[in-house]
Amino acid sequence: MRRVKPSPSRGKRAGIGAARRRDLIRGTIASIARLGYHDSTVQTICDEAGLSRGLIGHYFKGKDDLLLEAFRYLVRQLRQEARRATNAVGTDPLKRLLAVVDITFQKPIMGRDEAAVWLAFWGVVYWHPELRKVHLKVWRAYRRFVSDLLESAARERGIPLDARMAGWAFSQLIDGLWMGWVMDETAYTPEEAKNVMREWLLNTLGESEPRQSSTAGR
Amino acid sequence: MRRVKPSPSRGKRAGIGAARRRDLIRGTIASIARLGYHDSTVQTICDEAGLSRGLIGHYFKGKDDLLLEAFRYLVRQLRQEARRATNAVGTDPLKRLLAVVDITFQKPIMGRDEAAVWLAFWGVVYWHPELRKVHLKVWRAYRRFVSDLLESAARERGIPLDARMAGWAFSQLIDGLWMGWVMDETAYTPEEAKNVMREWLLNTLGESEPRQSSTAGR
Amino acid sequence: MRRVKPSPSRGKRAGIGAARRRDLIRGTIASIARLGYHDSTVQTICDEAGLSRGLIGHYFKGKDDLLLEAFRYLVRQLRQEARRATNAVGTDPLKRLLAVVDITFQKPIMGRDEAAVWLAFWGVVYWHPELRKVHLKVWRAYRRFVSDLLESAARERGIPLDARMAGWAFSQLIDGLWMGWVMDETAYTPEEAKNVMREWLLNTLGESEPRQSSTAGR
Amino acid sequence: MRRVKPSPSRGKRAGIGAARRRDLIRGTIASIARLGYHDSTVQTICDEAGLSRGLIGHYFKGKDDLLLEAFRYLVRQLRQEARRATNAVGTDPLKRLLAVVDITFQKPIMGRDEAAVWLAFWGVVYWHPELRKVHLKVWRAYRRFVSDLLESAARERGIPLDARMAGWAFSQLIDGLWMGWVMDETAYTPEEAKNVMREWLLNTLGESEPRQSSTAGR
DNA sequence: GATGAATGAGGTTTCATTCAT
DNA sequence: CATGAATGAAACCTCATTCAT
Repeated sequence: MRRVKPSPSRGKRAGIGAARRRDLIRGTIASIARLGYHDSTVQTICDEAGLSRGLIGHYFKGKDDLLLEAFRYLVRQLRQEARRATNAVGTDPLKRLLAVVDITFQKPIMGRDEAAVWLAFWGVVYWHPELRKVHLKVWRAYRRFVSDLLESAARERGIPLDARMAGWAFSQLIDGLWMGWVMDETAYTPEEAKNVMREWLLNTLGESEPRQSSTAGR
Repeated sequence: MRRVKPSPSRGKRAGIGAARRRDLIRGTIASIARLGYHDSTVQTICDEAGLSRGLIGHYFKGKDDLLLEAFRYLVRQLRQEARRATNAVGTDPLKRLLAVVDITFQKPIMGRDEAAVWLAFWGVVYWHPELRKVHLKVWRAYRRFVSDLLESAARERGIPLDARMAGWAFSQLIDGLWMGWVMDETAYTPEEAKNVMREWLLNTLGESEPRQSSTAGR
Repeated sequence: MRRVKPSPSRGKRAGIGAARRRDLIRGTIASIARLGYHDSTVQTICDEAGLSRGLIGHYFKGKDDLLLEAFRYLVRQLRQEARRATNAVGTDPLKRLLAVVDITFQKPIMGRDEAAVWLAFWGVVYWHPELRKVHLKVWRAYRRFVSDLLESAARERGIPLDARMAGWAFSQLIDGLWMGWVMDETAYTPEEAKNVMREWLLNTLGESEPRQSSTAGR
Repeated sequence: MRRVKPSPSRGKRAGIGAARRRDLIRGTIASIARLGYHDSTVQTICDEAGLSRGLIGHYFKGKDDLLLEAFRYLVRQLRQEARRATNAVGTDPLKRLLAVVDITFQKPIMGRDEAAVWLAFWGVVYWHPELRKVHLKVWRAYRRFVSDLLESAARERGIPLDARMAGWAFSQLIDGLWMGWVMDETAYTPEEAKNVMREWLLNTLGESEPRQSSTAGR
């Protein structure tokens, strides 16, 4: 059955093409999750995707291009997830920050395997200009987003706050907790990591009284 | 001129072995710093070390063994550095924690290149049982060390503190800040990262009044 | 023009694999024939096969596997040749033994080059468990086959014969003559070797009168 | 203590040199016995000899030269052994032939390991001009020696005999039996091999009556 | 004379890519 | 479009040889 969209045949083609591209990208992520960045080959990627080895050349410029696209895919997914979660809780800055915390320590971001894939890419970013560019763009936006929310929340409460500094603390604490858990899942649970973040947030925003763990205030 | 030492030639010989091993290990780190984990080959490593390709087999089981030993070398160096810095400031827990902060954001740990090498290894640890073992051992000891100091500091001040939780926060905040800086040195300076840590420490230990940056308390 | 066969392409494909395996096996034998076991490299083998170096990995586990398969190929070929030749002369034991003699000292078994390849493998068998296993299996069957024929022939003629001992003599005399000729083709001709065998057979089976060479009986 | 021979210092040197050369040659044979021709390296050879790796260059042109000398050593040893054994039994041709049989299937020729070394060399002879030259020289002399004895023995007994043919049969039967035992020591014992040879000799020289096994004559 | 550290050529193998089918 | 056969570059490693000590 033909689609009603313009350029139907091309649309169909593009659709198949997009599907294959997505299969390969997901295969890439699955392969890295299983074997690591270093030991993922075109073969292991195509195996995971259930496709033949030669197909990669039809949809990507080569392996490097595919890896880059896979990273872009992860980034896009993360951003969508974050946007959806923050939008769902309304406009209150604190609630939005807590939503960020929640999705960070929840699947699918916090599926151990997929999380490890992020770490694998981070181990390469420093030397890989294209990956680096993608990473920097997203992470800078992310820190600005967090800073803005923290500033709003502080202003609402009449609390003086160095938003830049607080933004660094929030973003790097959350990244650090996330990374620490990926590298040693026995150190603390995702739930405990969330509590650390909530604690920090409430503490920073002067709502330290109703603490929820034993870390009593003052 | 004869040496007086017993069996000088043997002593010299034995020293050569250790020296070459160290040369190769440093070559490995230099190569990873320059090219990354993925693109470091036996050739690039030996080039950095100024030695010939075949020599690797004399001192290590192979490339994998060399990489593992290089990681062990980094870990050993870090531990020594940390020990020296903390011992230098005496026994006061807070001072020791501040010393940890200081050395973390200072050379040589925070030489951009060497720091990136750490990140490169972390991108592999998840899939590499031997590296993983080394990493886990050190990082668990590190978190325990931090927890103990925080607990002592809190007890001294009569502050109730969940030392486990606070330990996670401290260790992962410092790691997160460190990592964030490696991946984007324009986001904040090492000095600013130090301030974030100091802020967190003073805040957590109830000494928030004499804040040193603009982040005024309450 | 379409083929009528089911899934022609698959049939073709499957055939290609077997053909390339055979090419590589023949290349191996040709390379050993030309350069010896020691100096046959993946390069020389693939050169002989007219294929590129990397192809070996598609069809065999590696060089060792290819060498083993090449030996198996030789063994299989020898057995087929022997079976065909012995079956062609009917069931008379003596005729069958003479047929074995004939094919042993005839092409293709006795092509100087291919024969040398056998010797090359024999120089390795002692230390190579897998080659050894193949060799032992075939040679034990061969000696039993010869013993059985000798026993039958002796029984038909009413001659008492230690078939085991006679089997050893026959098999090792034929092997020894064959090997001696490979190592020095000027010592005697294949035809002369055949005569030695025929002489031994007739002598052993009591038909020494009508001797065909000058080695007169008694 | 100095030797009385002329050129004492040179003699001493030469003596040490000769000893080292012999050590290396024996190490070569031991290494081939243990690992085979293919897997014997300068390292394994010097390990067996209990000497350092670099020493090989002092006494031989290189590894190839050492291998050649090791083969010459084996050949020389075999010849000495054979000469001694045949001379010990006097001048009777049959006795001398029986002596050859005896020493062939006895240590040290028939030590399984040393025997395998012979086979290893034979696996190379075809492609190695220098080894080949040595081999041909010895084996041709050996066949002539056997032929001459067989001819004498036959003449003494008044038996017409094609000595060339008989020589081939004798030499190749003995080689074949010897090789067969090296490659499969379970097929028959050295003693049984000797019996096969004795049987052949007595049979060929018309003294078949007093047969010692069940292989009745005629 | 003896050692073993160092070299670099060359072997096997893996792998991204191309291309005929 | 899809396949996987084929290629050849490049990686790791081994090893014979050289040479300073």
